[in-house]
Parts: sequence; C-alpha cells; structure tokens
Amino acid sequence: MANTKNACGPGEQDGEQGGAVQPSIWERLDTPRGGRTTLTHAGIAEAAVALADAEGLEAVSMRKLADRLGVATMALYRYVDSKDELLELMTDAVIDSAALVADPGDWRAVFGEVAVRRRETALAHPWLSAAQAHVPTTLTPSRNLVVERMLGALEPLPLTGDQKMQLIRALDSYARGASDGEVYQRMMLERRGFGFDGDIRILLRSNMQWLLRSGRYPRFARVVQDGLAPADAAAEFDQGIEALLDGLAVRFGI
Amino acid sequence: MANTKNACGPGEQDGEQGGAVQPSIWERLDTPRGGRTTLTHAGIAEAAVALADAEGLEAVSMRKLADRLGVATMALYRYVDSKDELLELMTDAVIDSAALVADPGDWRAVFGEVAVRRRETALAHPWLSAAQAHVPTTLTPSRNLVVERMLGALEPLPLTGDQKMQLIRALDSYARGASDGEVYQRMMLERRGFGFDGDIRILLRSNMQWLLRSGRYPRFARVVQDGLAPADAAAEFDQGIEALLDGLAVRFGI
DNA sequence: CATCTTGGCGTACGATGTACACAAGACGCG
DNA sequence: CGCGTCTTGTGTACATCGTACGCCAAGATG
Repeated sequence: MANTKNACGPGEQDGEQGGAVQPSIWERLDTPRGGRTTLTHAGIAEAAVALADAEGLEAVSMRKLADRLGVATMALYRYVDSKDELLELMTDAVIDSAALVADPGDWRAVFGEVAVRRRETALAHPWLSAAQAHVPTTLTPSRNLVVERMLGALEPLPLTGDQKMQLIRALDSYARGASDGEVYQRMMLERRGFGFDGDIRILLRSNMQWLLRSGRYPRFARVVQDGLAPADAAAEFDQGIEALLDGLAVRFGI
Repeated sequence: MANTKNACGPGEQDGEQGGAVQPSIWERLDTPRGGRTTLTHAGIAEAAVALADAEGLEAVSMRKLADRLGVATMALYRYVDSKDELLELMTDAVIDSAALVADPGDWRAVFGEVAVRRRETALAHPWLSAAQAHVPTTLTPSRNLVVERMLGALEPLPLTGDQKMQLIRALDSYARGASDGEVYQRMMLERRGFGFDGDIRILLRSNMQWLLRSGRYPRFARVVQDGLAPADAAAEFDQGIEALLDGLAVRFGI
C-alpha cells in the first residue's frame, strides 16, 4: 500500500475548534513580520515564476533563486519551510483571478471563462502542470476565489450545495485534463526537437513508423495516414466544455 | 518565453522517410540483446513500479532501484538512457490494456470502460500522475493500444478521422483531469496527516476557518458549512463521462 | 583458442535540499 | 542614548542524487 500512515492525524479529526492542523503557508502569508524585510513572499514567488518561465522548472533551485534575489540561499527558508512550499507559492502566484470579467449572472459564461483562462495560464507557464502534480495543492487563495466566483454564478439556480460543487469539479476536471494534456504534448514536441509551438501532428507522424511496423495498431495508423486537418486546440477545448456543461445541465434540469 | 529552441529539429521537419528523430526507447525495447542478460526492461520497470507503490515516487532513485535488483547502480544505464526514461517505462508498465473487456461494438461502453480503468489505475498508483507530468509522454505502446481499441469502437459510426480523434481526446481530457484531481486531493489528505483513504470533506472543513476568517469567500464558506453529503467519487466520475459523451454525441449527430 | 561485443561494476564529480550555529539589523524599554 | 531580545540574513557542512567514464567479465563468433 502506498499510504504510510492511515490513522487520523494530529489533533482530533473532527474537532470544531480544531483549527488548521498545519499552518499551511497561506495562514502565515499575511501575518506581519518584524525586523529586516529585504524579502517578501510575493517577491520570492514572482522571481521563482520568472525563473521557471525563462529556464524551466528544473532550473528552479534554491541556490539559483537566491542568487537572482541577491540573497543567501538559506535566507529563503525564513519564508518557506521547503522547496515544495515554494512550488505551492508559485502555483498560486500565476493565477490572476482579477482577469475574470464575464457577466457574473450568466453561469455558462463564467464557467467558460474560468476554463479558458485556465488553459491559457497552463500554456503560458508550461511548468505549472508539473509543479501542481509534484506538490498536490487544491485549495489555494486564488483558487478559492475562482470557486467563490463560480458559486456566485450558480446562486440563482435551484441546485443543492453538492450539485453546485459537482458542477464545479466537473468543469475543473475537464479543464485540467485538457490543459495538461495539451501542455504535455507541446513539451514532448519541444523535447523531440520541434518547438513548443510546432504542429502537433508532427508527433503523430513521427510515431507512425512505429505504428505501422508493429502492425498492432492498424486503425490508428490509418487515421494518421489519411491525414488530419490542422488542429484548432482552442476551439476543440471550447466544444468539450460546452458539451460537458450541456450534458450536466440536462441531468440537473437547468 | 519558455521555449529555448523553436527552429525545426533534427532531420527535415516534414520528410516522408524521416523515421523517428530519436530512437525513443520504445524502439529499442524489443531489439534482441546479446551477452549476459540478468536484467530486462520489463523486470526493471516492474521493480521500479513496486518501489514507487511501496515508498512513493520520491523514493525511486537509481541506487535504491539497483539495490532492489541486486545489481550495481550503473548497470541500469545499459537499459535506460536516463532516469526520465525509467519513468517513461514505469508509466507504460502500469497500463494493463488486457483488462479491457467491454463489447467492442458498443462505443459508449468501450469509452466508459477506458475512462473507469484509467481512474482506477491512477488511484492504485498515486505516483503515476506526477510521473506523467514530470516526463510528458503521450504515445506509449500501451496507450496506443487503448487508442486503437477506441477507434475500433467508433468504426461503424459516420465520423471523420478528425472527429474520432477529437472524441478520444475529449474523453482522455476529462478522465485525466478527474483522475489526477482526485489523486491530488488524496495525496493532500495524506500529507496533512489524514490517510490517503480519508474523507475528502476533511480537507474542506479544515480549510473553512481560513475561508471564514478572511471573509472573502462567503458563498464557499456557506456551502461547506451547510454540510456536504459523503462523496461518491466513482459515481460522480461516471456522470461526468456520460454527460460529456452525451453532449459530444449530440454535436456529432451520433 | 583468439577476438569481439555487450553487460555489469566501481569510482568520482557536480548539483541539490536543507539542518545548524552564528552574525547583524530592528525594536521595546530603561 | 544603551541594552536586551527577537527576527532576518549568512556560511558551512552533509547526505543524497543523477550520471560520465574507464575497467573487467561473460558469452558469442571466428
């Protein structure tokens, strides 16, 4: 089994006053700091994001980041408990929830905008998907704000809290999967020597030989060989979102 | 910009005979090896998977893996060019495409089965999502086999190759996003001290204090406070899949 | 047997995350 | 102003990691 501990954690599992079992960095963010303040959480996160954007996630090391900030390596540890926490800060920092401008009363518009924005963010910061996978972080301030906005859009509809959350999770699932999948494909393209912005069909074509040779994938080979139209990933993403929301709306009678 | 190189890669970008630009490990898999053969690709992958299942992905180091196999560290490098390639092997090894048993003529059944299987695999091997994110790998043999099967199920339908692929990608997107999201939530639960199999609502509840205190998320706080029913993640996953496929079927007139 | 190819081994190097002890700047109180 | 006291920034040190390189052994081939 993968889980090393399965007993309940620190503090009573269900206590009303229990507080956050671990301060979880977001709690510490806005607590005022005394003494010297050459560094800030925001500044650190921003520099880390810039570094990852410029040189990739694997280039983000505590040493390099500290160098960029003109500070000793260990100074960073006064602000984050570990590198993983730094990654958490980064994943939260790239979500610009201020950019949501859709009519708050039109839930389909709000949901669509959230999804599209997520895809754009993922493509603009290709390291994001890997960072989120390495440091599982549901529930960051920015992400909570997005949930809040979606809940607001669902307010006038006759749905239970559970149904609203299910709707939000469904959108999140599709948007996450489609965005990550697209990013992974593009990173694959880049790794193979074609650029991040290359034609995705190159991947399929360069794979075709392998498909044909083994003979185990006749249908796949045929589809690739017959040629595919140039992909419009953004439009396909939209169609998927609309299809999913259509289907769920029918099920929920809205 | 994140992309370091945007020019076309090795070989001519569009050459007909171009072959795989890099041997890409899958090519090397079934080429026969001479000399001693105490190791095999399959054995290495299996041991690595077992290690990751037991101690987590971060415990998978070349040294520990070699120890487990009773072999020197560098021996592994005769079979994989890098640790990243090892991760690729692992991600392919856990996909058991032999387990697909749905009626091949019923495309909805086939698609549903593929999605469900994917979720089960992701939950059974929580490291999988992170591994796939770290080493973007579309197009592995096992994955190709799944695509082949789905294409087979779509054969009788009046769809173009592009439409078939779009359908497959849409299912892949939702299944990936929902599975990864669920895994991340559970890993988060485990990291916080509640087990991997704990009640997901604990996460929300422990987050509630933060929600209430800041006052920026009134709706979110209310929904959590009003209490949520125990989640049936599998059923919710199914509903999402069905909703998505319904919506797309309408769009494609099938 | 001689030779060659391939597979496994041991060592070594640079980079990484971070624990720990210490110095230096800011603040409260006299 | 002077002096504790707390917080922030620093320097060193260590375990661990991926992996380049050179060597030896084992099986195949002549």
